[in-house]
Amino acid sequence: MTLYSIGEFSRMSGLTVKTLRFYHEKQLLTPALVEQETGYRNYDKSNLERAHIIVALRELGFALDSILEILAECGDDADVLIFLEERKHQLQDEIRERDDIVRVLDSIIETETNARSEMTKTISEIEEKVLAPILVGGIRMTGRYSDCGKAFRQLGRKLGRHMGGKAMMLCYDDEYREEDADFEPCVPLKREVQAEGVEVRELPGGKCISLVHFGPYEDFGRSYHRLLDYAKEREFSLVNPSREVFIKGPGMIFKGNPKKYVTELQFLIKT
Amino acid sequence: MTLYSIGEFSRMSGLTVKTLRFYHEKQLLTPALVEQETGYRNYDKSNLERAHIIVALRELGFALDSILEILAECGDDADVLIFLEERKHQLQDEIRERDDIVRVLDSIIETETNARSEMTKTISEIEEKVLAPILVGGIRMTGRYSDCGKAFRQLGRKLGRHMGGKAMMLCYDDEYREEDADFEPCVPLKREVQAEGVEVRELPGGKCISLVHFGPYEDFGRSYHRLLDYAKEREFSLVNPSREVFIKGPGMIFKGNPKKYVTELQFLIKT
DNA sequence: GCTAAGGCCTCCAGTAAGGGGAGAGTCAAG
DNA sequence: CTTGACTCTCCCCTTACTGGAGGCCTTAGC
Repeated sequence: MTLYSIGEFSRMSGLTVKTLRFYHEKQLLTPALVEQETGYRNYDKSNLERAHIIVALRELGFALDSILEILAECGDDADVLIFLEERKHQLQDEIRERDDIVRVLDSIIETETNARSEMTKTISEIEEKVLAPILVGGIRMTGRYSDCGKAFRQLGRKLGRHMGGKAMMLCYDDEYREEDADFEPCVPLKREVQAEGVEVRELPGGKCISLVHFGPYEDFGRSYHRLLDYAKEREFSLVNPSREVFIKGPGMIFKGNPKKYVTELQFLIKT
Repeated sequence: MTLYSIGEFSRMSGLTVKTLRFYHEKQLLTPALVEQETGYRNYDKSNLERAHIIVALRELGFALDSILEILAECGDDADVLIFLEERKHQLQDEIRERDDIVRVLDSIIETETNARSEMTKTISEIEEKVLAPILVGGIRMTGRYSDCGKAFRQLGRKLGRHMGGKAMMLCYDDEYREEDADFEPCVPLKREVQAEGVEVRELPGGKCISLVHFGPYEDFGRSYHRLLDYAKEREFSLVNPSREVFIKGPGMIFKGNPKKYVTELQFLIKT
């Protein structure tokens, strides 16, 4: 039987010399002959066959340990079936994981891209427009506005992949309240879902007045004032709750700079 | 400003103590205060904020190096956009890779599962049946039958994901030839594809006689003999080339045991 | 006979993101 | 003063190798 030096065998098998030495150490591929004196490794045809199997399994992404196990237990593709099924499930899990991340990335990217285009309108004018009805899931609560973070996180966890669109807050108070405000963080949904502790329903559409507010939430007062004045002038009767749509707020990752926040304030008009 | 011990901060941030120490070393998250004497780490609110960002980025699968870079360059989700896009492409590549492997796994699994059910029929009887036309890609060659391996590997590389069904060989010789046999390894295709060096065409369907052969290829002689006798008895006129469908041959991974090979020999009948 | 070039060997260090544990110092309560 | 909880540093382990240093052996060229 012809023998090949490690260099020759490397070229034949497509494995590097380093890798071959490593596989020898791991008992994954033991050379047919190791010269006593020099320690030189010599490989033969059967080594090559085994090397091909190893390469094939490696390309399927098996760990070396698994390959070792497979080589020990299997002599035929049929015997590998169980391992293949297992590996397939592993891969499908990995794909699912990555798919989920991509979805999250997409939603962040979309939000930021929208916000960017919104930012170009620097002057904020009051607009009259018509809102479409919208399906949302919300958590109504009493307390400080700044406590809404928890609610949004909870919405994120419970509704996850069903969310679609910008988060918003419904404000039920007629006057400004610091400590015991009555409000409802909510997110638009792509489809009807049930989730514990979350009220899912359709918000009515209709004619509304809207104002885009640039800057921190503490400054909402002035923008609300402008909206109310505008409504009074035209004798519009406004419908509770008002809506605050977070075009750009604290990001999913960074808190960002409140001066750069963009929020659209909306009031439906009673007709 | 309140300070927290590493244990408290660990509970607050959801990062293990080990991880916090590691991030300190990597300068990813430097405690607000390190006591000179004891070396105790003390964290503050701003550390917590940074920790939240790190966790968020880590959940998106960013490497710590990238996180470090992002933290250095970005102060806002908008700044991260480029990184997010990049990460998304990475993920999509990873998904594609895994999808490809899953497809390969599926084809191996399918082949072996089919072979297994075929194996249960132990007696091989000559059958008359009707073949549907089938789209194939093939590489016609002259030489030894045993040289077909290269051709199949080439078909695998060039047609990859378009293949669907069991590989087969078309034999154009009227008599047995050792050295200069004329044959064509080919694979069924799901759709019309073009590939250099590969002839893609539809094999005609029609009535045929078929015999399932169990065992090594060297024993084909007897099975062919049985088919030819059967045809002569019934005065069937057979059409060249004959087809050898590899129900179970050398696996994609293991060469397997030739005694377990299963091949279906088919001859179309001239009508 | 000497040197240079390959080819081969072993051993060590490093990768990413920490986990596990040893041995020693620190802190607060009983 | 002791005990138990907490913290520190340092080292080794993981995967599947890669890179490099230093050394042995053979052959070709001068």
